Amino acid sequence: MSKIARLATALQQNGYRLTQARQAILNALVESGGHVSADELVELVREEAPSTGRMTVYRTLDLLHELGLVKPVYGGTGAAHYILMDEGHHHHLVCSTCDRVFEFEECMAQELGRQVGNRFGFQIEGHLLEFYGLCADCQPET
Amino acid sequence: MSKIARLATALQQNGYRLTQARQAILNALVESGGHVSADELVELVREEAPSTGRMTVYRTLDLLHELGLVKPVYGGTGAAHYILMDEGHHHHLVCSTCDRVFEFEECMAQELGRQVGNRFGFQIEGHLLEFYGLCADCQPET
DNA sequence: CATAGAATTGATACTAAGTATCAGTTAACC
DNA sequence: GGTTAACTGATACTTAGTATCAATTCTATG
Repeated sequence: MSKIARLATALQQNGYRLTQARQAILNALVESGGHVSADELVELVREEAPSTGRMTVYRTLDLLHELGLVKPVYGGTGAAHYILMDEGHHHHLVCSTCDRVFEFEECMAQELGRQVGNRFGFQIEGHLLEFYGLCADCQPET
Repeated sequence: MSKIARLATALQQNGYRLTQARQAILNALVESGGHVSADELVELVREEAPSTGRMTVYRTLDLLHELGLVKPVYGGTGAAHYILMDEGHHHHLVCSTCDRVFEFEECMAQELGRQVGNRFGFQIEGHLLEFYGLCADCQPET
């Protein structure tokens, strides 16, 4: 099942309609790779469905956030960026200098999540792990 | 050395002055526990130093962010919240329903950081690990 | 101690991200 | 096809964050 389909069914299974506007938003979101601000996403969506309103995009992102499928992260550059959490977790390397974001897959947080979850009586659904530092291009010459 | 002192010396060692305004901001930030929005922090600072301007607080937070001592996180509730990263890392449990934030200390991300850092040629300075889910109070009754 | 120079401050004004509202539209169910 | 409830998008608005600049404070130096 594609990412788009997974998001779509998640919406429907939670009692939300899969309208054309929402379909277009999901497409644009997944195509973009999932590192866009809300207003950037509006532009992308309008390439496919020009009449789409700004509010609809904001509302859909809210919906996806409520369902834990998307997560807004604030990079310090004005608008929040939304990242896809369709697998429940996400991992970043963020360069403090140039603000570029690299993704990686490995993760050993599941086990820690279980432990900490138990201690706090917390039912864990997903996580975000971000490392900050200097990317290869931004390190001082040696 | 206290948290406040550590932040203060970090500023000075990077060539910034430790002015009264900045001192008051550091105090308020640490006292607050480090989970405040910029404008909330302005209010707190003004209890101690009433003439402090909004811009000064924003600028100081920017400075601390540049030095990697503070990190803005976007919770979806309007303003970014600034968290203290004075140890280089920070760990949260965030409830998706009531938005409360719990902290914990354990962390096994250092080792993973080393591995991933090597692979990307990335020089890692700190990290943030956030788990999302339902806190004890917000789980459906069993 | 006086002064020059640079960093810092805060008032004001501004831009842009995000929210509220509401009449009109669309989808689902019969 | 018709009814109802969910959804949409235009508009107006609030609030977070930024830019600017004259006034102030700090530091260093003679």
